[in-house]
Parts: sequence; C-alpha cells; structure tokens
Amino acid sequence: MDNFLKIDMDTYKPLREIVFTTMREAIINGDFKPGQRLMEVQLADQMGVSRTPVREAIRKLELEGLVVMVPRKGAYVAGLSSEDVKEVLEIRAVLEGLAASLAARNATEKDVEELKDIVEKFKSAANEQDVVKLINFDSDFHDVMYRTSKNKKLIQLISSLREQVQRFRVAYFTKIKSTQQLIEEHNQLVDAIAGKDSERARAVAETHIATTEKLITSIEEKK
Amino acid sequence: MDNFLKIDMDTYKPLREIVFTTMREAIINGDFKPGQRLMEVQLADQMGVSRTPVREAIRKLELEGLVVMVPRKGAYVAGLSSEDVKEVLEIRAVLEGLAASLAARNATEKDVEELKDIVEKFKSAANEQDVVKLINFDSDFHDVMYRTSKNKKLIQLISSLREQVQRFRVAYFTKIKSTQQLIEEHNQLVDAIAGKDSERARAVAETHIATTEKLITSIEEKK
DNA sequence: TTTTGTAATATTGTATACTTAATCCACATA
DNA sequence: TATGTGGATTAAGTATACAATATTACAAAA
Repeated sequence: MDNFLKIDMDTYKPLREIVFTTMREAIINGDFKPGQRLMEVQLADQMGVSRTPVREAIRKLELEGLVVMVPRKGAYVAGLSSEDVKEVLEIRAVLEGLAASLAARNATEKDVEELKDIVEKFKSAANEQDVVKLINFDSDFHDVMYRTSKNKKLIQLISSLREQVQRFRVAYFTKIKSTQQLIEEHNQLVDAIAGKDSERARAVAETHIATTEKLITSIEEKK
Repeated sequence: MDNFLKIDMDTYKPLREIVFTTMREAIINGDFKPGQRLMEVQLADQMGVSRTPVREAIRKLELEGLVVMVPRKGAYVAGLSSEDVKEVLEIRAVLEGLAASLAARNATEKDVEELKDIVEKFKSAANEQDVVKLINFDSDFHDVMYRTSKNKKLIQLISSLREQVQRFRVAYFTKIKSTQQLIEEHNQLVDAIAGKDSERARAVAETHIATTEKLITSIEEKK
C-alpha cells in the first residue's frame, strides 16, 4: 500500500462520460433500436445537457461500432446483421481462447476457487430456470477468467466485443435448451485452468464460444 | 458491378476526421512523443481550426488507446511500456492466426498470386537492405491476408492494434538481423493458404507474431 | 533560503451562437 | 396525376463565449 494518501479525484466524471455510458447502455439494452436516428438536440434536451458532451459521446460510440455516422446527416444506432454477429463471435472465440490459456498460466488457488464458486451458482440458477441470473453468472464467470488472464488490453477488447453482441444475448439465452452443455463447458474450463493446462483451456474456451455461435446461427435460420 | 451509378458523396470528410487522422499519424510517426501533453488551443491553431473538431478527434484517439485523458487536466499521448507492447502482440498473435486460417479457407487463386508477388518484392527489398520498403511490403502482405479473411471486424481490429505498436516498428525492423526468417515465415504462410490448410496457416501466423514479440523483448532487455 | 499564501494566467469543460447542407412541403407546371 | 422548383425548416458542422478548475508566478513570512 504505497499510496494511502492518494485521494480519489477519479470520482469526478465529465458529463461526456456520463452521456457516453448512458447512451451505450440504452443501445445495448435495446432502448435505442438499431437503425434509429440519434439527434443531438433531442438527446441533449432529454439528458439536460448541451450538444457538446452529446457530440463527444457519439464520437466514442462511433469508434466502438455502436453507432454509424453519415456525414451531414447524423448518427444512427448501428444495425447488427447476423453476419456481423458471426464475425464478432469468430473473433471472440480466439480471444476467449487466449484469455483462458493465459488464465491457466496465471491462476492462483483463490482464482480457481472463485471460478468454482460461480459455476455452482450458475448451476442452481439453471435449476431455478432463472434466465436473468443465468446471464449474470455467466458474465461473472467470464469476467473472473479475463481478470485472471492479467492482460489489460485483452480485457478491454473482449468487453467491447461482448457489448457489441449483447443486444442478442437475451434472445439466445432464453432459447437455449441445454444450459446443461454450458455447465459442462464451464466445468471443463475450470478443470483446465486449475490444472494449468493452457492448451486445453484454450480449446475448451474456443468451443464454448463456438457453441454460442452455432446457437445464434440456428436461431437466425429459423426466422 | 451493381452500383455503377453510385456517385461518391463520400469524398466529403468532416474536419474532425481530418484532424483525427492527422493527429493519429503524428502520434504513430512519433512526431508527438509519448507522455507529451496535447493542448487543444495550440493544436487548433496549428491546424487552423477551432477547438471543437480537435476535441472530438481526441475523444476517438482516447478510445483507440493512443491518448489518455486526465479529467480537468487534459490529454496526453499514451505512453507505451514494453509490457503494453507485449500485451498487444499477444493479442495480435491469435488474431493474425485467425485471419490466416480464414484466409486459407477463403483465398482465391488471385489472392494467392498476390501474396506470392509481395513475398518476392519483400525478398528483393531484403537484398537491397531497404528498411522502409521492407516495412511497407510486410504491411502489404498482411493487408492482403486480412482482406482475404473476409471478416471486416477482424480487419478493423487488427489494424487498430497494429497502430498501437507501430511506434516501435522502425526500431525493431532496423535491429533485425535475419529478415531471412521473416521471408521463410511468409513463404510458409502462403503455402498453407494456397493449400487451404487453415490449421497450419493459423499456427504459422501465430509463430510469426511471436517472433516479433521475442525480438522486441530482447531489444528491451538490452536497454 | 525555503515555504506558504494569493493573485494572474492558462486550460479544460460546457453552453451557446453562427453557418451551411439536407430535407420537407407547398405550389406551380406539364 | 406526376414532376419540378423554390423557399422554409431542420439538423449537423464549426466557431466562439463563458464558467470552473488547475497551474504558475511571485511576494511575504518563517
């Protein structure tokens, strides 16, 4: 603890940050629909700020791929074709694989315990058929794994990718028949990490995402 | 050619885009040094625009990781520790691997020809000891490979990651003793892609980046 | 000489004002 | 009815103005 006197001026957030996260939430939650036009004055009024922070927030959302800009016309919530989702998941698969293999290399016993704990919670949520809990524990599991990987850039990147497809999550989690398979995969992952078997961890993690991808693809095809 | 009448209104670029790319170039080329403070009025004056486009450009650079913001103090060019570079390269390795395996799956004969062509050019640049050409042809090679992967998000992502470590490139390309190894790896990559061997392509590509990573690590250690 | 307090100065954060392009709609014309 | 045309309206792009905070300079006191 070499910084016990460092006060947290970090509590201060510029308006643009608040606007940014607010808008991002809205897009991810689907409050702003894909294709919807985002008008600056309107948004500014709604949030009670001026156009400036709104514009700056939009710039960031643009780079994050959640909105698309048409010059001289404005900003629109990015549409998400199933093609896009597939692209993102293809990427996530290898990044999750990397995260898992790094986690296997770096995990402490405490990390492993934490992972096991979450898997248990996930199981009971599955028994209760509680979809919201299911989503949250799944998130938690992956969060811990990312953290354990110790690669900060990787963590950032994956969370950005997760956001991009989050809009689909509820859809496919409710559709899923066998959460059983997810449990099984989580178990294998923990095993591999606990056993410091980075190659196996990687393989399992990649399959894990691929499972999701197949799921989405099959849902899409039914449409 | 289903769009032969589509005119290119796309030529128009808002100032913020110009400012954004200009500043990004400056950072990547090292004209703006890591840690350097970026002051809005000064930048705006230099480029002959107002603060607004500059601020918006900075927001994007921030999300791209080239700039870090300290609230109420300003923007600074992001420093890049060798730790950071390692993190990025770790990620790039698997993404290049993915790109290579997708390329192997999707490559047409034309793509393969193009790749072979670039490898030849790279070889002659190596003979001439022309570092700049070497860098450019290496870039070209990878660009074609990415394009061939057909995954647009992946292309975006990799190019963003490349930018982040570009500031080190000249350094390690001049240091490199055996461009021979790079040539060899490029050859193997083309072979694998031509032979539609996605697993081998992936393995070679990952090693390829790992080579770079080791190189950087060794340079760093000498300091 | 060093430290502390205070004024001034500079810079970011936010809001507003201005400019110009795009869109809409009424109306005219074929 | 269909198709232009011109002006009004709207919104984005850009610049500027104002407010809040941080930095600096410098003087006064220890």
